[in-house]
Amino acid sequence: MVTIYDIAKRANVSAMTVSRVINNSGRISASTREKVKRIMEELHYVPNSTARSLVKQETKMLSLLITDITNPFFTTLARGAEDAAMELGYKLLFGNSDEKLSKEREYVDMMLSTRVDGLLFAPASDDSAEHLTMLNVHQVPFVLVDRDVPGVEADVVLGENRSGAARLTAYLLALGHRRIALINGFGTVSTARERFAGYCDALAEHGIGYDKSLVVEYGYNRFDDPDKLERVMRLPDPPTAIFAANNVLAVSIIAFLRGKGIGVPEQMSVVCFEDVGLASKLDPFLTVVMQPAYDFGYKGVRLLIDRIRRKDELERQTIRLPSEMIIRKSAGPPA
Amino acid sequence: MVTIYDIAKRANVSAMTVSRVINNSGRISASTREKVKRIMEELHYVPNSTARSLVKQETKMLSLLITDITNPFFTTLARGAEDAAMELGYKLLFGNSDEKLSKEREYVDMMLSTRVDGLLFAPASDDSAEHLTMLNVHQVPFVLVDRDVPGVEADVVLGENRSGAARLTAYLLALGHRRIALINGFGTVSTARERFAGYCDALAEHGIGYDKSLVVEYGYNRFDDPDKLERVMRLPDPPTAIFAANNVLAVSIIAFLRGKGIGVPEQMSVVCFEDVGLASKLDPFLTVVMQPAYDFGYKGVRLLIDRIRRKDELERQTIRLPSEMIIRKSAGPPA
DNA sequence: GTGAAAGCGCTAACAA
DNA sequence: TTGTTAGCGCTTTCAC
Repeated sequence: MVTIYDIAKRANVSAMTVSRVINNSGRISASTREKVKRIMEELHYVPNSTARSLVKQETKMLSLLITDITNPFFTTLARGAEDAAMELGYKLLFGNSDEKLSKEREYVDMMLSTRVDGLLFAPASDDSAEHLTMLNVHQVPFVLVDRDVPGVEADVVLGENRSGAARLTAYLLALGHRRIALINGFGTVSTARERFAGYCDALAEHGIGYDKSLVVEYGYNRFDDPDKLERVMRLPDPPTAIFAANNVLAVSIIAFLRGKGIGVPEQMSVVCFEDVGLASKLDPFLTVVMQPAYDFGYKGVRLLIDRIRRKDELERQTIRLPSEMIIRKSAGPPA
Repeated sequence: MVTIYDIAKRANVSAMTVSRVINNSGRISASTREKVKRIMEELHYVPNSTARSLVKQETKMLSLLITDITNPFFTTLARGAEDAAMELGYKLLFGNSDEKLSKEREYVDMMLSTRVDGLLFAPASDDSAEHLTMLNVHQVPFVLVDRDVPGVEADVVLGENRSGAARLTAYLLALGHRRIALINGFGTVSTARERFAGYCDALAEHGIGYDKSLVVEYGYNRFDDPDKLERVMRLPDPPTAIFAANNVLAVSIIAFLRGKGIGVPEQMSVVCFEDVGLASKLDPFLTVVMQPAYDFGYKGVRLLIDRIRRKDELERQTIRLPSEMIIRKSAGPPA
């Protein structure tokens, strides 16, 4: 590997002079600058950021920790994060927790050791608090994205979960549904709680009591036990509509219904929170509340970098990103 | 930040002893090991990989460069790459070139400077050769994935593009189609060339000459000029079927056809190379050739790490991953 | 089983 | 405008 010293020797100057040329800092005579630059090119010199990081105590790396890299929401979020990071001269180290605390923990340790300058963090659940505490102990700035964690003081970028869920539910109610199942994420995830609250809001608005037997919980990334849903469907007074708390669950549920020969929306209406990427372009079928996924990432990283630069002088921020309801064809009047 | 020296001082040992405990190397008495470990925990010590990288001349970081992070194929590939990397103790630095050479170049420079130990690289086009040469100059190992680059000697993990495209085309021919449009990627991308060759193979097999006017090219990630397709549709002897060279194009094409009121498959049959992620689960509609995306990433990273470890002693490898044809509903007999 | 010294490639701080 | 010195946090090498 070519080092600063190789350049320095060839150019007959000190290492500092070369360093100054590389960083455009300090006053350098045009002639030495030219000479050094020429030699740098000749030797294909590439600065060693490892060494620079060590002395500058910053890596210009950020970490993006998401819970499901195959979910189009997070993928688009990542795209936004990438753009913001690149614009501001940062690299992005990815991590994908699969909604698992243990994998999340591994990633946090990794990032700590890598000395990333900050993290954009979509926590797996409230129990992520433990990992976030670790970050605080080490004074590594982070911004929570998509999900909040009670008891953790931090900048957050969130969606309008409660009102969005209420709109979706109200829409089903307006169509005439009275028995609406909620297939939710786990109650230990803030978005699931908020979506549940919105669901209840809308029901209450219509004077309908909340029926516990209509609500079941799954991991956001896998519909692993169809029996839970099956039991809801076999209730004496079964649902005529399903509100899926996220896109992955919605898709699995529809596949499941299809497998049982249940037509959507003819025999069962389905709506969901978050759009489904390519699928909605291929076939605009699912009625959804769509979130500005790109902005989650873009604004999250901007906020993170702001935090890194201004440390404590910056007041704690909460950004709420608006969502949009898109009415398509997966919900109709009750059968 | 807590350093090895802080631990050493508190434990009344040398920095080397601490280092040895951390790395489980050398002989250490049980008692010192215990003492050092205890203090490490107390102080929440986390090794500084930046410093370690500097001396060891390795970062335990790999880079994954893909061309479209919102494409489910690459997303699933990334998932595989992540698993393989994590299993073998490496971190993954992501880059997304958007099929753009300039962005790719920026990433290559970044990765060079970051001193990643190797790259899994999905090149934007044949012109990526220039960037790959850069990697060779700096002796950074890389593995090409999904796409080959002529003139570049490297390990590669590729799909069965030619035979897969031939199968898809043969399927349309068997349905009775004789005028089949190919909406391809740019000819500067190896997969586009191979898929084109497969398309021609199948036509030739049926004694049908290749008609240049039925073939148009787009970037794999965007259907940016519908007029090009429109012109094909308005041919005196128009196509009755469309073969889309990738998933993103297929989805856009179908949306476009729908916009024109053209029913698929009633008025126009459509097939495509690569599956469409969630979309195919939501609605098993598109007839496709599906590639084992996860394996592309998983095997690519394994191969890369093999290459890193064994450098020149390892012979150059080419892995061809099988694809599978999935017949669904988007293609039928000619209208 | 443990330690001292040197150095990885770079830059901050101070000199000249 | 340029150079010298020291040190970032760790591991390699050699010594005991």
